[in-house]
Amino acid sequence: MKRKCFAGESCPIARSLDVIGDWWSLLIVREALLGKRRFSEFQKSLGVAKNILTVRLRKLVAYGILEMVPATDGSTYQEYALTEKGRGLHIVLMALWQWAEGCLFESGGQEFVLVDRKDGEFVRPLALQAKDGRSLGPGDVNFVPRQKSECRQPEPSTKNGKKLR
Amino acid sequence: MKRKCFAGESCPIARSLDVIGDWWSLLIVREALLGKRRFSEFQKSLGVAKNILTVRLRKLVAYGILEMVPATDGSTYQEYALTEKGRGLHIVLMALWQWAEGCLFESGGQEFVLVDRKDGEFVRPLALQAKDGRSLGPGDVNFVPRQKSECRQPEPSTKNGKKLR
DNA sequence: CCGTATCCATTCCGATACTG
DNA sequence: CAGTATCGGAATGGATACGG
Repeated sequence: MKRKCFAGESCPIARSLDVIGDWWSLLIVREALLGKRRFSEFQKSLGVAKNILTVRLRKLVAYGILEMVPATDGSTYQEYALTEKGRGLHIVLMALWQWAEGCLFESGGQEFVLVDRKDGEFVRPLALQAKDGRSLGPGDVNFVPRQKSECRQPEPSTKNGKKLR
Repeated sequence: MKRKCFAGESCPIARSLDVIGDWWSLLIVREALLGKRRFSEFQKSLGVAKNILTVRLRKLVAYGILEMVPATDGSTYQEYALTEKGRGLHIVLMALWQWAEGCLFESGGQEFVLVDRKDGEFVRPLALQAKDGRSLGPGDVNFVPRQKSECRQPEPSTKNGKKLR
C-alpha cells in the first residue's frame, strides 16, 4: 500500500508533514538557517548520506523552501539558499528548540540558547550567548548550536519486551 | 545499517526528531490537544492503522508526552492524556500551523485558524472562530480544524523525470 | 471497545563505488 | 566538488484476523 499522503489534507499541520515530516529535512533547514549553503557543508555537518541529501535538497527546492543560486564564490556550482518561505520556518525551529530544551534535556551547567539576529539576515559565524532572561521575540532571535548538555534519555521503558518504533 | 539515532545529539532539534520525527506522532499530539483521549478517537480521526497507532501511543507515553489515566467515564479502559510536557508542544504546533497556513495554502475564502483557550484547559468541542486580527499570544490560543481550503500543490516539478522522496 | 499478531508492500536510509 | 547509481537492511505503514 502506498503511504498515506497529506498533500490534500485541509489541516496545515498534516500538510507540513509532507514537507518536513521526514528525518532530515528539518535539520537541513536548520543548517541553512545557520548559514550553510553548499552541498558539502550540509553533508559534512549532518553526516547524511549524499544520495539522500540530494533527494532532500531537491524536495526542499521543489517545495520552494530552498532555491538554487549561483555560487557566491568563483565556483561553477550552485548553492542552496533559503527562500522567504524557508526562512519562515525559523519560528518553528525556535519553538521546537525551546520545547526540546525544556523537556528533553537535563539542563546541566550553563545554557546557551539564543543569539540575536541581525535585522533580516542571520549572522555567521554565530557567537554563543548566554541566556539572560531578556525576552526576545521569535522575530529577532536565532538559534545556535548548543554547547554542552547532559542527556536525560527518557528510558523508553520497553516493558514486556516490546520494541518501540 | 541501523538508522541514525539523534537521541545522543546535543542539538535539541535533532533530539526532538526522535520523539516527533515520524509521520504520525505530531498528528496524534494535535488530536490530543484537540481533546481526543481514546484509542478509537485517534484511530478514527486520523485513519491510522491500529497497530502503528499502538506503537506511536506507546512511544509517546514512554517519552512522557502522553500518560495513561483511568477512563473518565465508567469504562474499564485507559485513556491517553497529555502531560505538561505534551501540552508544551502546542506552541510548536501553533508555529507549524501558522507557517503552513501562510506558505502551503492558497488561501481561498474565509480562514478559520485560532480559537481562544479556556485558561489552562482546552475547550471541547471546539467552535470555529474567524480570524479577526486580534493578536493572540501563543499562550492563549488553540488551533482548530480548518474549515475549507484551496489547495496549492507545490507542483514538485519533477523535471528530468526524477521521483521525489 | 481496545488493542495484539501477522503478513506484506513500500519507503527510508546508509555505505560504497563511480562520474564529470 | 557535486552529485549519480546501486545495493541491502531497517523501519514504516496498511490490511486483516484474532482475543480479552
